[in-house]
Amino acid sequence: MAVVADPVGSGGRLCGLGEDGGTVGGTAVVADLARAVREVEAAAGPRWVWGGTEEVYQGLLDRGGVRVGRCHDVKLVESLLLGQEGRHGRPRSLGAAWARLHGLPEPPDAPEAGGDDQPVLFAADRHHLPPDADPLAALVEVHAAQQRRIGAGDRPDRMRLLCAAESAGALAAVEMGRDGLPWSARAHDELLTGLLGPRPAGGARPARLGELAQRIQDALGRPVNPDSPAQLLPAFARVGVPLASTRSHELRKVEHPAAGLLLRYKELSRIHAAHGWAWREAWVRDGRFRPEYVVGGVVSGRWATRGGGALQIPRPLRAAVVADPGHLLVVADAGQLEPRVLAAMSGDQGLAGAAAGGDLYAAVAQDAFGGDRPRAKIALLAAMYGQTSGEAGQLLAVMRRRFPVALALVEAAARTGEAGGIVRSQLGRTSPAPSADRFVDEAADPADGASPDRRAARSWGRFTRNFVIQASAADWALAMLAALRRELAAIGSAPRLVFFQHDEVVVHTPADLAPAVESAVAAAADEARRLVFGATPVPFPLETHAVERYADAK
DNA sequence: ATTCATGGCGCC
DNA sequence: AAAGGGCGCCATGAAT
Repeated sequence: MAVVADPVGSGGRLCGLGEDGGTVGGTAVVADLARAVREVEAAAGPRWVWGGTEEVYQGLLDRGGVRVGRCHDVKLVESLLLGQEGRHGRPRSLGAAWARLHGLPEPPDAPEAGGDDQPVLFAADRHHLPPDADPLAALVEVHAAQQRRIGAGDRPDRMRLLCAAESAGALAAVEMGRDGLPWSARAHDELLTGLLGPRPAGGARPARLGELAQRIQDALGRPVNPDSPAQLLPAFARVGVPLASTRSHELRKVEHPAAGLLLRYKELSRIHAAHGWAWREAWVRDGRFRPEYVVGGVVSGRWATRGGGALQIPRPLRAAVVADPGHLLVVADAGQLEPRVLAAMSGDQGLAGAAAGGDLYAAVAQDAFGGDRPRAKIALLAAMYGQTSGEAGQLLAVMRRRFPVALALVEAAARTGEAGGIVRSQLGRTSPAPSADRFVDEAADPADGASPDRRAARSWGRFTRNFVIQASAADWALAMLAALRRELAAIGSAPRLVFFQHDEVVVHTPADLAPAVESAVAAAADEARRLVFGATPVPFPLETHAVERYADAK
């Protein structure tokens, strides 16, 4: 069912779509679009086709519309298809897709900065379609073309699944952004006060930070701003501590008393700056933290957020995430997701065997590293990230010997990237092409391993090496989220997804429904494994904890 | 006064 | 010889 909202007012138009994307029946013009969608959703539960979930679904919910089960987000699908076709970076709005179909100039996605407000808003409502185009006709046309393009790819079944999962994610993102993460101002206050001292008036520096700054100055024997690396480096040098940088990793190796104080200062000042009282006033309303999720905000398919640092909430602060009375948070975390993805994708028998038990790192350690789990973890991370420095290089050699098929997968991806090629995730999300200037000199003297060109090529190789893993993990996570969203809706309207962070979800639910939610989580994890990786023997467990505070889940 | 690059650190 | 992937956000300090 294709749907467009009128640019102003509450009306819109709908029309049915057949299997081939052609229209079925006539166009319905309605004055209350939210109501029409509610009725059709209840009667038929169709896949809603629209130009952009962020705009249309948001508007429907604003006007009292129902939550819908499925959609096809033309903008997100366009982005996936542009990648499939090696045309990354082209504008992806409905209007741009329509213009491409007609050989017309493509409107850019981002409106010109500094332009008049009125045309920009109008353009957004119409998804950048020209004034004389019929939005519903354009939508139907672009959707049909997208269906054909999906079918024209190497693995239409997987791309179809990816498009469905991406679109379902967009529904979940809008819903989560509206529901928000339960955030207790009181618990947050207690935490901050315990760490930083009482809240200072007028945004001044908290007492504890002032004290630490003073003690750092005393230890270094001169006035210095602890927030300024440029001042700290010479100050440390003057007391006989030459530092390459003021990073924590560097400071931890240092004996001088100022180093420990500075480490503590950095830790606390970050909490204060990034998630302190000012943050709460900006981002928490009515007991909910409402970040704005950006689906497809990362090329790998991970989400980003706009504002509030939602995906970087420091672990200690998760004690402020408290379920409502009579409710629980079901926290579900996919442990060791990326190495499991590598095992499943590559089909490496040894690694799959290691993944079969509960602790993949421990099993790899048993197989290849004399039971040394930390080294096994470093070795796996090195394989997936391309680290070669330090002991990682030697561990990698062991990995290559013991898990040749898995290593061949990531190393092939790295070689493709170094040569300027593109790689794909399990479901067919495509890595961007390197910028043109990055590979100007392909034939650069290969003997000159340290040339800027070679360095850039190797860096891009690390990116594509990681892309196949990270993006496939995102494939799984998205499929899981889509399945979970559907399972939760079947339980009822009370359990709500309230947080999603790469490989972890949080559901806020009445306490008596927590067991049902945990079952839904397990079912979703297994469905995602089956859909994304088929018959793999590699399990993808989603560990759940039903807790009152997010911090209690670990 | 505002913008931009950099260093740094939080999360995965 | 090679020096770990992806993000968002903050403060600083220089440039505009």
